[in-house]
Amino acid sequence: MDAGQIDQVRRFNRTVTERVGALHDHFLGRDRPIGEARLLWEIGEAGQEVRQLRERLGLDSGYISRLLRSLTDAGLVAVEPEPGDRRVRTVRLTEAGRAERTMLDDRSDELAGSLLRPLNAAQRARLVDAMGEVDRLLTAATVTLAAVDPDHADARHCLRSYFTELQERFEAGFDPARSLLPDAGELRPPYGLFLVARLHGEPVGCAGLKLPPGAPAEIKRMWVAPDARRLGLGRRFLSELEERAVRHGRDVLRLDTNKTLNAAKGLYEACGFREVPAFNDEPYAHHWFEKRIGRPPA
Amino acid sequence: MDAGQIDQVRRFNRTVTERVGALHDHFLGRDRPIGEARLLWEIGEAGQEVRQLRERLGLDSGYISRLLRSLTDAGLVAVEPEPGDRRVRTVRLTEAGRAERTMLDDRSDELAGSLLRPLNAAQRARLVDAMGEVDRLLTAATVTLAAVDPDHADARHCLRSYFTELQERFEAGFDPARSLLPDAGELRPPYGLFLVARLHGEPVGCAGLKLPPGAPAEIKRMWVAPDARRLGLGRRFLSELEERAVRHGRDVLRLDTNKTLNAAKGLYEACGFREVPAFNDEPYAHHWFEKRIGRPPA
DNA sequence: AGGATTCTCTGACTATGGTCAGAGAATGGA
DNA sequence: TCCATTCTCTGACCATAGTCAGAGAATCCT
Repeated sequence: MDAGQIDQVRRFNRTVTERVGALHDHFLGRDRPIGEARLLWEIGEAGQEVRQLRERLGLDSGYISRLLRSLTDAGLVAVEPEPGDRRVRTVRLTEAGRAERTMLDDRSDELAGSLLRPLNAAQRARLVDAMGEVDRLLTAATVTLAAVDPDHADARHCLRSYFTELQERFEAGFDPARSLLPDAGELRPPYGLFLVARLHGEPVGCAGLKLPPGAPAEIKRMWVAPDARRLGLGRRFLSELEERAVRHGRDVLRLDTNKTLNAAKGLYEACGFREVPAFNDEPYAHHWFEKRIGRPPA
Repeated sequence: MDAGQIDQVRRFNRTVTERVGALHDHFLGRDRPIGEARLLWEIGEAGQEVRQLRERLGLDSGYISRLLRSLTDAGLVAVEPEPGDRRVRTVRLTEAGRAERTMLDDRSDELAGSLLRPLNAAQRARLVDAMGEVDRLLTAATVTLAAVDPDHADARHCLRSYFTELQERFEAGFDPARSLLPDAGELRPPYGLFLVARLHGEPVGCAGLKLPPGAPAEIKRMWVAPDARRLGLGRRFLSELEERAVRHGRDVLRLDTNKTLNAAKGLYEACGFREVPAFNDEPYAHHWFEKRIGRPPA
């Protein structure tokens, strides 16, 4: 890694922990310990199970119990046993808690404003752009890819979202029954595999790879959650799948796509795929792509 | 302020405090309380007076005293009375302290590396660029301008640096005696004023304004420290001085500049100055500029 | 039914970060 | 010379954040 880059990152870290980090705690914890403030924030409008909170914030169960007690005593939250499983307890914000949370929200706005205020309009615009870029790339760096069974809860979640989205975007809607859908067996070893991308533990994308014996590998059901777009995740899926296809001895990688997914088309081309005649009769496909893989192009 | 901007800043704050802030403390304070680590870091190679440290870190004198004691006991620093004023004490790193600080330095590199590592080369380059931009603009937002007497220590520091730099950059060197230098009286009320820019309390730039009775206002001795360039500070000086000249009833603002300072020339033009014939016979000037101020151009 | 497991809570404890009110030494100013 | 000021240190506090080892209740599994 380039020393100049490291240096720039270090300067960034320093500036940002001084200007943002310090202020952040200061604003957030103005009249309440910041542990409590963070917890209050994390509970959210909808309420949460205690164990989820513990997981998410990475806190000791004794500690969180005490924090909740203190918030309960202050009348900000109510803790009740979950009807289904009475060992589990759920936390909800009370009216007062909601008000308090709104105040935290306002403070967060205030902090953001205080960073922008000293700048002129042009500088503000540039700062906000650059922050967006940093935000996106740091987030991109925390996304993990993992191979899972297509029946895994996270996989199913992604597939459901994928189908819903196709339905909305295709002019004539999308009926899974009419499409050449691989059944789950085709996307699990040894006939294929299925990748899920996760961000902070939540599934945010998927991609399947068919590895039919003695035939080209084929990418199916690649999807990225709207929130996780612009993170280079599509590109990452493609290169990960390509690598795995090579590892399984394939030298051609194929995929088909619908014309309404034009961003995808650009991606495939940028990643070295070229358009080829239809190699299947998927009714929903308008474009077919292929890439020779496994050794540098001659 | 634009709500979309506020939102982006908030997302940035969140991502960055999670990814950078948390890791930062984790890396820094691995085997030493982070208060001590920060102090050790801030002492620096050269040593510091205790009161400076207190000022800089904003800590209670009792607290810092205890921290220093603990570092002394660990053999990392030595505290001695300042020979000149034996109430003041200075801290230096011992050999072991220097080693410890080097380790902190390495960790900081490690942290920076851990942010870049998951990204590909193109993403890294973009992240580093964006971080540079954020860093610059956040820093720019913390610079303050203040009017001071030209004899103030900070003002003199800036002027010394300014002259040194001219000497280096002008082809034929720079001899203050030959130049049409305003004497200090011309840059203090009521005949003028002198601004100093400060970053974290350190002077990083200056600019003088002559306000000769019944004549156009004139900018003199504008300088920005090399470390503080690219922060839009020149532009800020110009608009601050313009505003003050208007407040003093002037409707024309003038300045002269040397041809080797070409960045400056571009700045003046971008700020609405236009080149005019020489209005003085400053031997070191090659270009003269003027701007009508105080009301929108007709 | 009964033991293992899961989930939360309690009590006891620790370290860190920090504040506050002087005390004591050195210095500066009248 | 003496009083006020500056600077550091000490002792006595305090709150927050967190850990650890059970205990008790509910549930799951066989």
